[in-house]
Amino acid sequence: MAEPTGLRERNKRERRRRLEDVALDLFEREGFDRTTIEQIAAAAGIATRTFFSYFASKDDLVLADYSDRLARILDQLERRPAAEPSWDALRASFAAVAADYESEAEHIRRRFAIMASSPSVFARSLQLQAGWEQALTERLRTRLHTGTDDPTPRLFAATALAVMRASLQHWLTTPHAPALPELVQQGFQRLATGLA
Amino acid sequence: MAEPTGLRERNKRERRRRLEDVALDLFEREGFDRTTIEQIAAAAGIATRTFFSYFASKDDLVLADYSDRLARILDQLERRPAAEPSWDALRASFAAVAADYESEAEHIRRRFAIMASSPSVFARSLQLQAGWEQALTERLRTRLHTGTDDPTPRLFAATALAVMRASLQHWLTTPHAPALPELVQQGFQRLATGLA
DNA sequence: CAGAATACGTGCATTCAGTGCAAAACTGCA
DNA sequence: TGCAGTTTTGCACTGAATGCACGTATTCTG
Repeated sequence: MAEPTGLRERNKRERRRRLEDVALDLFEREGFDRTTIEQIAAAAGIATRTFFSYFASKDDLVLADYSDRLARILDQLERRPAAEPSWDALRASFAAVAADYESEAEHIRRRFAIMASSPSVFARSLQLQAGWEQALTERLRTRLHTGTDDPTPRLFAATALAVMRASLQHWLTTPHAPALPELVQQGFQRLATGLA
Repeated sequence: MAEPTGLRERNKRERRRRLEDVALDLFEREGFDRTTIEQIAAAAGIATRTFFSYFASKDDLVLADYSDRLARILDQLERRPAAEPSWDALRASFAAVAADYESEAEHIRRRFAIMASSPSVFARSLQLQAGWEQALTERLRTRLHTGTDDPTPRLFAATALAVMRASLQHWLTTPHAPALPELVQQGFQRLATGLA
């Protein structure tokens, strides 16, 4: 559990990474739609069929590390004091995660470019985010000690993610944009104080 | 332009509607995934190939009337006084649209059930909503007289849609939930005043 | 109302994603 | 070295979606 252990694990990890590298390269050169899984597999030196034991779909390959992000958000939220107002806790958590994004800017930009050019990948990313919303909602529900009849947890989760998404979009598409954590903070602030 | 005119148009409309009816029925009875386009076409009395001249995909069939909703939102927004604060205008617009939803409850519930059971339809709906977000953002930008360097329009558009989505979700999944327009109003209010 | 122009439905072939299954290859360990 | 468990791989198959060409129904023009 601590060390990567055997050669088997190591190989698997390596292949997975290579698949990702090779595929991203092909996507950028040929376009996502014009790249077939057969080509990717061939370029990575594995059988076509094997591709699917590493990634469930072509879309998922692009978004391979997406699930980590949810974990980071929940993790940050866990560290906030229980007495802190939820909205403040969310703001702090998302700002912290935004800092992560900032430090991986190149990685993010690469995927974002593919997403922007490929509707199915984009749709898939939204779907994953909806999963985050659900998880966040549940977490907030326990935090607020409310039942499913209280709309607040979902409202907060949905809104917080909307702020994050809007900030990210702005940050990625606007030249000379402020740093992402700042955008996120401002976004949360904006909603919490005055709306014009 | 005023009247439906020719027989051609009439037939097309009728076929489209029949496809929708027949398909929804099949989806509910057999499940979305287990229903093939071939079956739908056969049940509607057309050739398989012809299906695709009516709907671009199986997903789109379920969400056929989705684009109207964006039009309604923008339309409502258009009617708000230009001097009104944007957030208030959004709240009023979405509340009005929520009333539409309320009156079509059965229609909505039917599609929602399919969405909930079929990831691809759900993903598609999110994708369409992202399109709304873009349109709303642009509309708000002109309303606020700002350029693309101001994150506000996108922030407001994304947040407003999040409130709408969260309210809808709550309304559809919670027994004895308040009316949708009320939920929406409260959601907007909640964000504009105090966040706990 | 006849015949030309056009739009629409349809069949066919094809590409490609994704899945199930069973055999073969490989790894880790005794 | 040989055994047990896992992974890779090939093969066959389903089903969505697209391109193309042909025939038929509709609309327009005179």
